[in-house]
Amino acid sequence: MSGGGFAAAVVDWQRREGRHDLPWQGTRDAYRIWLSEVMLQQTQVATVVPYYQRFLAAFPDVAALAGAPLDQVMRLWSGLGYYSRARNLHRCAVEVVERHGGRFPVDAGTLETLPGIGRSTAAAIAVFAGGARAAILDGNVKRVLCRAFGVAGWPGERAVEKRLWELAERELPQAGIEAYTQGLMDLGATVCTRSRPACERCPVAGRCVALREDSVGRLPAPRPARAVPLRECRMLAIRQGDAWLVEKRPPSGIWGGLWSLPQGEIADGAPGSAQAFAAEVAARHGLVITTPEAPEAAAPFVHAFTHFRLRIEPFVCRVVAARGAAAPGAVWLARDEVPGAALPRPVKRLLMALDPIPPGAAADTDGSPTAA
DNA sequence: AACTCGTGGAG
DNA sequence: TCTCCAAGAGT
Repeated sequence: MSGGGFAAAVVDWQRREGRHDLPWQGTRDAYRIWLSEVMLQQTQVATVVPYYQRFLAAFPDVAALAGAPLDQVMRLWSGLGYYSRARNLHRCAVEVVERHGGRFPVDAGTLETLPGIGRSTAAAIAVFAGGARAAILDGNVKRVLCRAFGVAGWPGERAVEKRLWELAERELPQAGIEAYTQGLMDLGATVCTRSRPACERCPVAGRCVALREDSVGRLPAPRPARAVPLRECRMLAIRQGDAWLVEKRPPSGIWGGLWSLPQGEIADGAPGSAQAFAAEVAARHGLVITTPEAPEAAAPFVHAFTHFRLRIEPFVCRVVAARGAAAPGAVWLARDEVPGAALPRPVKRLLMALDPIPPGAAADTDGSPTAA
């Protein structure tokens, strides 16, 4: 009694109750589908939509994206997070142009060799752009499968994920792959939700192991809790006239490839003073700057990401004299460039919130560096 | 094989 | 406020 039926119910439900009007639906253009799938990695639909539309307007096809400077891609991506996706997106576009003559591949095997496309994303593109019979496994599908088939354990665990991939492959229908694939995601997003699932509206409730065993609320098993380390750092907002000094961050790591304020970690146990950090940054860039008497006066600014809670202490400095240009990898960003620059969203907001020209400070900073 | 990478929403 | 995690991939 268990074999078959699951997929058929999902397909039928998707056609009646699923989502059909998302911006990347209703096309077989592999470029558009790829773009949406990459943006949707670990990112919710509502967040992606405006980014997707801006990208499509700026880069109507792969060639346009491949030909664009990386910095423009980073700029359009800024605020979306996981910035290695943006770098891989650009690399992938270049490879499609150079190795595939500008025609996006649609078979999962080839797709998976491209940067930023893993097993699940490759399958999704192959399904929606090529009608292939392939299994996806994202957060929605994991949750649906865990509950429907009573899979215990945390899905992040290797053995559990392996079991889920096997299930995903096994339940694949022979026909109606697009509706089935979309249906699994729609089910997870609108019915089989993480909290307060609507089992009364679920097309597979009759065969759901978790519902039968009253364990819907416990599946999938949550990630094992672990201590959250705290990393403290300072951010130095150096103003020269109406421009802020920003540094390009290394390509990998947090905020990789983006521009940010000079940042310094505060060593455990021996936090250097704000003034000492300011002096260090000033020396690096050949600047003479002043710091407020009390850096704590600046509003604290907290940013949290993945496992670390990063407490950022910003404080504002003022350039008194520049002995030369800023060090390589740094630029002065005019205030009206802040909104469109390739900055992490928290930094962008911080710069927008900081008063560019405090009252009574106009006399010695007119924007032109003073030779020493 | 665990760990890293962002941001925002929900509870 | 704090936890958990979302259309995962790369290392």
